[in-house]
Amino acid sequence: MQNSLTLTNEVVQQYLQEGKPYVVRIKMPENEIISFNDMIHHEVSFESNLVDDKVLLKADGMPTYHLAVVVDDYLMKISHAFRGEEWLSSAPVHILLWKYLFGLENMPQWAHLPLILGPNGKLSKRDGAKYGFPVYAMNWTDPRSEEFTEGFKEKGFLPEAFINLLAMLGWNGGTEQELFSMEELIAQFSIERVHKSGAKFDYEKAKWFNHEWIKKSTTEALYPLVKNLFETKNVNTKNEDYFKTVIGLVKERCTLVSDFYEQSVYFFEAPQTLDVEAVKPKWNENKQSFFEILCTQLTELKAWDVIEIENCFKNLATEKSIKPGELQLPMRIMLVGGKFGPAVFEIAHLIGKEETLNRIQSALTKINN
RNA sequence: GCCGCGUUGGUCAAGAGGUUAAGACGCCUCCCUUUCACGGAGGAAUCACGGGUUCGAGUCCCGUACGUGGUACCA
Repeated sequence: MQNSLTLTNEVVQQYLQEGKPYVVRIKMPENEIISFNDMIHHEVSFESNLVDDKVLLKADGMPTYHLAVVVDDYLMKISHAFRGEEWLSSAPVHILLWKYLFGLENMPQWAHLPLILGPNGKLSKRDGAKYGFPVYAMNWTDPRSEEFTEGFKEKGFLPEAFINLLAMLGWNGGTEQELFSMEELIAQFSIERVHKSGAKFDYEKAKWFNHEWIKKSTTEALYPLVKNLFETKNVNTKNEDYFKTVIGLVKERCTLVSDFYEQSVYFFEAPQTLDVEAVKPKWNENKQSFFEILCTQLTELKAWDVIEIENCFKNLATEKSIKPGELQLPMRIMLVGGKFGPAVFEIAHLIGKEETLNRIQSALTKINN
């Protein structure tokens, strides 16, 4: 190896004058134990003989990270340095740099945080797309590979949920509480309870956090997000009050913000497709006639409210000797398109008399085809 | 390979020598609901392995295995 340690002083001076490119390294001491106190790992030690003489200044004169952090932290009077555990191995280099340059007494407190792991080991940002879940907070296109990765935000995660799920990966308050707001985290966080080992990321649990936060969120807070979602889908969302009522009605069924679309489009537009297969097998003339009569009776209904609609429906069912339950599913398919959503009569009430009648009639023709 | 760090159900985890080893996610069963979801009740599943120390070990020590990070004139 050729360096100033193996070359004679004369040769070194000569090379310097010739302008030969060179780097500056840190010279590790021999037979020393470099140990320090990490806030998370506590006492950590390394044998100096096994640590490399890292490059501090590159041949082009630029400092490497090792030199840069130490100088930077000193200049910024950093008291606590938090970084990922991947830096633990190079900590002895930084410790020595502090000792040589600015004094150990000025060195910040170290905390090496546990890593977040993917399903098969370390979570690699480069592999973002293949996991089937986001790895970036927001949409990201790699400038080199031009590979696009959808972010948590765009996927439909609430910022509150994202912060919450991240906080619970590597830290635990020691209580049964799992749902924390930023304020609660700030109040309850303690470095002593940060874990030492990395945690595997579980997308199912991440979605659970989001679901919980959607349920916790007020309609008021959800409104701008959902409104934005519907705007991108070009759906006319009618008036604000109506929209908010809908949000309140379906939010407990939404895991991701994007779920609001399919969970509530039918409040604004008639369903494109109907799950007629759910109805056809048990369809008969009696039911056909029930819905035909229902239409005329609903047309004559004085007040269009939930109770009135329900009474009308049930009375006619009794008259026809059909169990109301057997008719509710078809009714739901007609109004919603599928087997989901809030109470049927609530839906009928909200979308209005005219729309309800239209949907029943158009569904009737589809079922008979 | 070498060095560091770590190891409680599938996953996140509580636990700081003596517990029937919390809780959550997911899964399954049931109740509620003649939809889906919410909610409620219950179930299956665990201390990596081997040695010590101790009256007693998930908890302390050693070894092995495994995982993870580092081992770049990247950060």
